[in-house]
Amino acid sequence: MDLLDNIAVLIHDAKLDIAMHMTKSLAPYDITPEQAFIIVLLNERDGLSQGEIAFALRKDKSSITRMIVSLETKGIMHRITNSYDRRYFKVSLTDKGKSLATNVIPCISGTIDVLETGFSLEEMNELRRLLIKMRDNMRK
Amino acid sequence: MDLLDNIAVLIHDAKLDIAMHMTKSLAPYDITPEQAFIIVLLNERDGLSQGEIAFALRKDKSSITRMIVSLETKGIMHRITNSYDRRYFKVSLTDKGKSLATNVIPCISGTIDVLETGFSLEEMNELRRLLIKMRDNMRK
DNA sequence: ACCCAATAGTTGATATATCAACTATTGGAA
DNA sequence: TTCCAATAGTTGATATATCAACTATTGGGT
Repeated sequence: MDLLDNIAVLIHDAKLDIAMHMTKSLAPYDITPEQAFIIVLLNERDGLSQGEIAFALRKDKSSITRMIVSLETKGIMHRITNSYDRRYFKVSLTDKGKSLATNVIPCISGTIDVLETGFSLEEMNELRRLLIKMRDNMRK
Repeated sequence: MDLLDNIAVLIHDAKLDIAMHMTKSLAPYDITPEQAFIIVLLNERDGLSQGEIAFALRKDKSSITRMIVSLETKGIMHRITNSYDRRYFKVSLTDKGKSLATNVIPCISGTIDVLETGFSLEEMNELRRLLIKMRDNMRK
C-alpha cells in the first residue's frame, strides 16, 4: 500500500482545494470559510445557541466561542442572554451581518457550482454514496 | 442549493473522520497524523530537505520548520546542514525515529484498510476518478 | 571580484482545532 | 429547601495552517 498516495490523501487534498477556493472567493469580504458557514447558518436559523451552532457545524464549542467573539467584535453578530435560561446565548446576525450574508452566500454556492461542473446526476449520486460509505467506515 | 449539506460538506466530514481515526490510532505513540506523515516520508526517502518535505506533503515550509523542530526536540529526527549548499538541511530519522516508523506505518495502513472496507475495486476506481475530477475543478 | 536575484529556511501574526479544566446556572432528588 | 449532577459557555495549552517579512546563502552576469 502506498502510504503517501491513497484515497485518504486524495480526500485530504480535495478538501484542501475546496477550502482554498472558498478562501479566495471570500477574501474580498475579509472573512474565512469557517466564519462564512456560521453566517450562513444564522441567516437560515436566527437565534441559535453557541452549542447548537457547534453541533450543526460539527465543531468544538470552544472554537465556536472564539469565532463568535471575533465576529461580534467585527459587528457581524451579537449575543443576547436567554432570559429563561441564563446559561444560554441567543446568537443573531446584526444588520451588517445580514447584509454580509447576501454577499457570502453566492461565494459558497459559487464554489459548489464549480465543484460540480461536468458531473452528471448519476456521478454526483455515486460520489455521495461512496463518501458516505467511507465516512461510516470511519465512524464504526 | 443546500449550503450546509452538500458535496463540499461531505468531503469535509469524510476528511475529518479519517483524521480522527488516525489520531486515535496514533495516540499510543504520542504523535499526530501530520507528524506521522513526515516520519513515513523520511522512512521511505531519507535525507530530504525541508522544502522537499513541504512539497511532498503539500504543506507550507513554515509549518514544516515548526513541526521538524518539534520532532527534533523529541529525538525523532535530526537535521544536518548540507555542506555543498549551506542553505539546506538534510533531515533524517534517528534510530528512535526509525523504530517509531515501524509502529506508525501499521496505524496509517490500518486506517486505510478500514476506510476501504466493503469497497469493490470498481468502486475504489470510480471514487478516485470522481475525486480527482472535483479536485481539478477547484484548481482551474 | 562584485552585486543582485533566487532560494532555503525562520519568525511573527492571525485563525482554527482539540482537549481538559474551569465558572455559572439550572433542575431535580432527597 | 438544599444540594448535586448536568448543561452552556469560557479559558488555557498545544498543534497546525497561511501569509508576509525577514536572514543567510548561493550562483550567475557583468
